Amino acid sequence: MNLKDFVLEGHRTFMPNVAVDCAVFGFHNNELKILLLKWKYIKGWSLPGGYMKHTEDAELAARRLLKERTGLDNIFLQQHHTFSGITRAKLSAQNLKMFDKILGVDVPADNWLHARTVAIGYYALVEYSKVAPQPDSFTESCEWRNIEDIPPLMFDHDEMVTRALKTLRLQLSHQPVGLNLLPLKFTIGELQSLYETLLGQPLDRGNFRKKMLSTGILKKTGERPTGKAHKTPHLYSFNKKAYAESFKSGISFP
Amino acid sequence: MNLKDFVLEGHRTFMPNVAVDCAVFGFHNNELKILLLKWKYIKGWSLPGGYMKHTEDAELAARRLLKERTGLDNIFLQQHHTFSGITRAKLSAQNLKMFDKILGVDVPADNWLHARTVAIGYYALVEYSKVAPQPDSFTESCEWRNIEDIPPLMFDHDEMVTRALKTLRLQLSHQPVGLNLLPLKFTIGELQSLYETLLGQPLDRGNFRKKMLSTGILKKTGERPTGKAHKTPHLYSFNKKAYAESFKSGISFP
DNA sequence: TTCTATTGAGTACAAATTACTCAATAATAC
DNA sequence: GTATTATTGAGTAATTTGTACTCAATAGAA
Repeated sequence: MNLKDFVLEGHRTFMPNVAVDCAVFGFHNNELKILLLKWKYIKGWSLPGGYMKHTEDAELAARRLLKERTGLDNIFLQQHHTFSGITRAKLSAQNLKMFDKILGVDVPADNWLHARTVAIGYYALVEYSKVAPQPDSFTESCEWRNIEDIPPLMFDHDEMVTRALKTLRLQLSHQPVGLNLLPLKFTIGELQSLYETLLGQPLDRGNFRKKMLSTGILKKTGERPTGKAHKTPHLYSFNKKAYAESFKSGISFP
Repeated sequence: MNLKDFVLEGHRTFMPNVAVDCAVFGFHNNELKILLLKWKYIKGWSLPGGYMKHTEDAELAARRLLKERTGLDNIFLQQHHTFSGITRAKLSAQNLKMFDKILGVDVPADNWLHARTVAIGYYALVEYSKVAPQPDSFTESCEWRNIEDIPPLMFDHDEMVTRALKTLRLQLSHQPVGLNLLPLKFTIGELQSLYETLLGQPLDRGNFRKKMLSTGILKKTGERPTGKAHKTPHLYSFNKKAYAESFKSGISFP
């Protein structure tokens, strides 16, 4: 669907008023990353997102959007908050002027994109190395940014990131995290580093190790990474069955 | 606004596609209660809810709706989940037929109420005795029901109740609960009973008492209830400042 | 005045958390 | 080839928290 069709005929495919926005988190080089889009004409940054199709619920829409942006299926997704501030409407109007220029036709005042939009916020956890960031026709780039180094975002997306992180940290305290963010094989040190990054505080090495091993969600692979200096740690993977059980029944951390 | 105006002209005031539904919880006679509406013509039960005005965000809409239904301002409100299942549309269509009959005019196919609706779910905690349940023009009654004795609800409202309770229980594990559900003065036994009801499990009396007093959120009033059999317990109230701090910083329970 | 259900307080034990130590190890430097 | 060194894997003592109780004090009821 090209831009003109989207603006003028999009209401046949998409539901007006309701959009989905995703905070996609990855973990690389011991740093938490987030996937951001840079828009073509207005030059702003935003989270990946879009309208829901008439045939989709919000989660399915999020999965479609994320498949397009990352190439991945079966992403870990969690709804965190729905944003409905009345100022969201004004931002839409601003964008519409832009469409007028680009399309070279007047967009009618009752166009579906003029409507105020409520955004259902999701966060996604993905394995950094498996993502192939793909911009769409509206955006000039789609890239990972360090969570500590995010440019000012459009709309209320700064608040979305804050809330997504807050919900993720809450999840961390009563459910395991890591299966979706780490590669298949990883060291306990890497897992600890992930937890430290998400919590924003250092953790005791010995105690973290003890705690994690006691949950039974880790499985020793027998392998060790090569080429690293000093003693190399064991590589672990998640015991998916035990992980799923812990996820369901809940574990407290710390 | 009467029914005819609402159906035919409501789109001028209300946003289509997006509604707000509230699970209102109260506590009375050591039982958890929920506020339900019984509809006039279709005879079904539902949670109180409604459409957002163009001038409102979701929380403001929820506060307006709850003010109308309970008479209360400044209710404790928490967003828990947004429901966007595609089957929600069909249910709306069903209702529209009903409007045709009642109004005696054909509701046009492009009427705003025909649109599929996404519902933003909130839960509210209120002091049972302060609520004066009020039906509106669509409903024949608005009443408290025991949480263990809920009739089948319309739409996906059963799932809404389940999710609201789940979120409330999660809140209980890391934030204090009670200020919004109990009267100004209460005994530690009543507070324990509230916790037991919400968690669905018995708690040790001595340990609960110790834990609660150690948080510093309780303040002894010096009074005791009269007219009860046997030794009467002390009446406590919440130290609102300490409560607010615990709410913000979080406390783990148990 | 005695009886009894309930409260407020305390205590012994178990479990979890915290703050450490230390030997084993594997790559690096010499 | 051997010594050096940063890091891992494992363990332990001290402390805190949680669990399962007991028991005297109390105030209305018998």
